[in-house]
Amino acid sequence: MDEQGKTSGEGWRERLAAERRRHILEAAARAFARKGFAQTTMKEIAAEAGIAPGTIYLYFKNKEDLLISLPSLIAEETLADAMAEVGSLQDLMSPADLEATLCHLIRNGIRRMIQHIEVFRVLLSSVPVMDEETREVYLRHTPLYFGSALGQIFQTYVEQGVFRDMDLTIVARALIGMIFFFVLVQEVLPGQRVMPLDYDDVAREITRLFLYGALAQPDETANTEEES
Amino acid sequence: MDEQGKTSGEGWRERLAAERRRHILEAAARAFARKGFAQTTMKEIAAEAGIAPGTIYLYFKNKEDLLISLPSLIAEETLADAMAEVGSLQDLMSPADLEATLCHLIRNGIRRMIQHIEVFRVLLSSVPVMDEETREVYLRHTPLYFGSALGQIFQTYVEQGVFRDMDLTIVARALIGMIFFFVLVQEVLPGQRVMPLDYDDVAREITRLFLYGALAQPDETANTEEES
Amino acid sequence: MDEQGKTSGEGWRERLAAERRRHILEAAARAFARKGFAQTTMKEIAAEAGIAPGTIYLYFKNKEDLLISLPSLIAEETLADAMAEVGSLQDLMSPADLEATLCHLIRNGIRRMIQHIEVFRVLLSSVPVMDEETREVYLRHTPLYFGSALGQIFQTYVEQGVFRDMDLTIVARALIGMIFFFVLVQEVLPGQRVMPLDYDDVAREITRLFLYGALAQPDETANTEEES
Amino acid sequence: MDEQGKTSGEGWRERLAAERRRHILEAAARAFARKGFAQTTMKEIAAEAGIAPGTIYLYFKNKEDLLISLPSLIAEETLADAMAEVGSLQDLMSPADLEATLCHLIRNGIRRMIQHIEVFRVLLSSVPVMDEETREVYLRHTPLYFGSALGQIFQTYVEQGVFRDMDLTIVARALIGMIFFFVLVQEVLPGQRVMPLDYDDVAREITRLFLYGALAQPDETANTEEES
DNA sequence: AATGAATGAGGGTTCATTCAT
DNA sequence: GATGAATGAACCCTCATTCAT
Repeated sequence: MDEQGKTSGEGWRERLAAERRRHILEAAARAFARKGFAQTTMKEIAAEAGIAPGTIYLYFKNKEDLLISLPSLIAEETLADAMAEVGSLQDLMSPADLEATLCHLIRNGIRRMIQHIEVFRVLLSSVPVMDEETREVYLRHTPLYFGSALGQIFQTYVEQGVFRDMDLTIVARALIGMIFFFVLVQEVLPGQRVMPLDYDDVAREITRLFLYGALAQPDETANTEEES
Repeated sequence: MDEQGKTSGEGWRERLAAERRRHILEAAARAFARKGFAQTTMKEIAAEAGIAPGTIYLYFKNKEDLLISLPSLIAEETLADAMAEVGSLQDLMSPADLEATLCHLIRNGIRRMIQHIEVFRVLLSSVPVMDEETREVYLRHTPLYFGSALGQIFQTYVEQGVFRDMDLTIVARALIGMIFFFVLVQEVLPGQRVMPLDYDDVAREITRLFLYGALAQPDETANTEEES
Repeated sequence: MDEQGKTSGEGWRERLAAERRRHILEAAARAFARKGFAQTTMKEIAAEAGIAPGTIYLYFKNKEDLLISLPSLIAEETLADAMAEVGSLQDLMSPADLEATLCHLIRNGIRRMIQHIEVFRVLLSSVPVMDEETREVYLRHTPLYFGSALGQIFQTYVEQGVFRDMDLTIVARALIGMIFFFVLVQEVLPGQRVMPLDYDDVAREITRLFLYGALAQPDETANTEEES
Repeated sequence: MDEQGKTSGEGWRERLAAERRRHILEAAARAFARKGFAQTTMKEIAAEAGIAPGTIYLYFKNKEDLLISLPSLIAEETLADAMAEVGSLQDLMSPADLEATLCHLIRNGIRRMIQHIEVFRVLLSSVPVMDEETREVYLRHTPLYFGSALGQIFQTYVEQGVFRDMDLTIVARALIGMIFFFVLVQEVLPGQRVMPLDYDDVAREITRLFLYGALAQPDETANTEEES
């Protein structure tokens, strides 16, 4: 019992420390997102977290460690969810199902990026400057990361004749690029005069563009007009 | 003659100063692209330019002025060329011509971005941190800027029945996003294990994806297979 | 009790900070007095105070803040004392008392200036360069400041017939000028070959020169009034 | 003739150079007076003189040389005139003559100081910071310098019984101090709310204050001698 | 564990001085 | 002689990091 008590006590300790760590990291994410990594001082982060500057160093080695640790804010769970959703594309051979599922996937992807928009922002301005190793860690938490998984699934579509024959590496990355760019323009470059678009519309249009392309199909024209 | 001599002498002075300025700015672009704006010291820029630190201040007010002036490295001419190319899409109603022209446009767009990849990099990591005004200047030198022009041209396509009915703002931006993302992944996040792709392939695939979409068309399947 | 403890603890903190601040300010005064404001580096001040350069900025906004804060080294108390002494001149109608009191006043004035000679030196070399606002603060801690008070007291002397009729603004300032100049010559322009004079002698001679010059002469009163 | 021509040609050269030098020095004096020595840049001085910064170094060794050379702006003639005027006090035994001459002397002294107020200003803020040698040069061009001459003349007055017995070093310096202080307050500490006084009034009052304080009183002579 | 005062290395910037033209 | 672009040493100041409390 004594030992249990200790253990549970220490578990409590650890949990508290983990919470504290996360609390600081979230404060840092907000601060970095606001002014950029280099422009943010440890004092500001401390103030944002409501603690003393020195305390940060009890949980993080140094300022860069905060940056490196940021991706951990995006729970593994989130990444797993996203990957699972990508997996749900498997075995959908009917275009109608495909469109619905893909649209849903894109919508959720956008939602997740916006949910972690602060990390995303910091990522964007920091990644070009990072060393190889850190960058790798960062990119694992990025939509970019899902490219190969998407490509593999599309491969089955091609094999089944649902998709035409094409370079799937390129096509998968193109799809991600579209999604990425919308979030980039609207959420990361804020306050500009670009008219903000509704993400449901965006998801729907991207889905169609990807699936059907832009050209009018002689036999589809009627349908398209009926739909809209 | 005396006056002419004087004038040409002063013109020579001015031209020299402009060259010097450009020389320093290019050095700054390289340095910023390497380590990021905040991480680059004036000393480093001076060394890169082969001059003394103090000399920079004869041509630029301060470090930030270097950043703000970077877009001027991309000559107005370049932007005009790009816009002219976009204009060349006008009145191309045959899908075949459209495909060729669009592919060419995309290839040239990518080439231009890579040509100014250093500015592009700095842009990406600095824009989120910039104040409103500077950001606006920066974005004018960005592919993003061509979105509305593209959209307007696509509008005529829709009206002519070449394109199906769709939200052209979204679609135009999606196209740019695809292009943007490829350059981002391959040129701005350097040294990663993502397999580099040939930009001619990329341009071709993007063009097709955009024009035809991903789904196999019953009547096109044969053609597609013949082509590849 | 807990709260009391806290309060006294914080009071201790504050007192320590105030002491630190004063310590730095005194070091700055010595350094400035030695080499002048512009010629003194923050490093030198830090060395004089026995701290690191950065520490100064915990207590003062910048170098100029040190200069502006210098007058606070002369305690309000000192100024109040001086003013009180000036007040003690009131209601002394007998020339003998007047001489004794004035001499005492002058001696104390000189003593006070010498006591704060470093501030005085910095003042002299910095005031001509200061902006309006700062200069005003500085001059309030200056003998110049007592001119009007002296003038008012002398006014009563004139009214009582102790002093002859004269321009009291001028006369009061003249008295202060004499005192000021002695300190200037001997303490602010140091190391010159001007023979240093004993300040007791100086005070006595100034007192006499002023009094015999200011006192109404029984047989001259009429003439003076006729003249004016 | 050839040699003469050369000589006169060189003399012309020299005179031109001397004029140029004086021109620069006057520009420096204005600039220093405006912002203080340390706050003034060589570029500003050059602009004030209407020449290029490098040109200054053809006439002066460095910035400090400008400061050291400033007193030469006050022509020896001026100093000689002032000294001659002091000499005119000699042998004036009648109080009435004395008053008129002294008042005239004081008025001229004030006028001369104001005439060279820029040098005077620079002097005041620079002298405390100067090295021994330079300071000596500066002080030679200062009212302070006339103290001993005044003292010697007053000595004859005492011997003749015109002045009472007193410490003439102190008294002479006191007189100079009064004059100095008025100019200091009104001309060197500009823009303050001290009411500006008319210098004729000032000269008159100072003269009277000094004379009535210094003159021997028939009935007091004995007492004075007893005291000393 | 938490604090926050102290540190001091390093950055951006200025400006007296030089020297090729 | 005159110029003014170039220099680079030196300054003020910031801020990541430490450590005594």
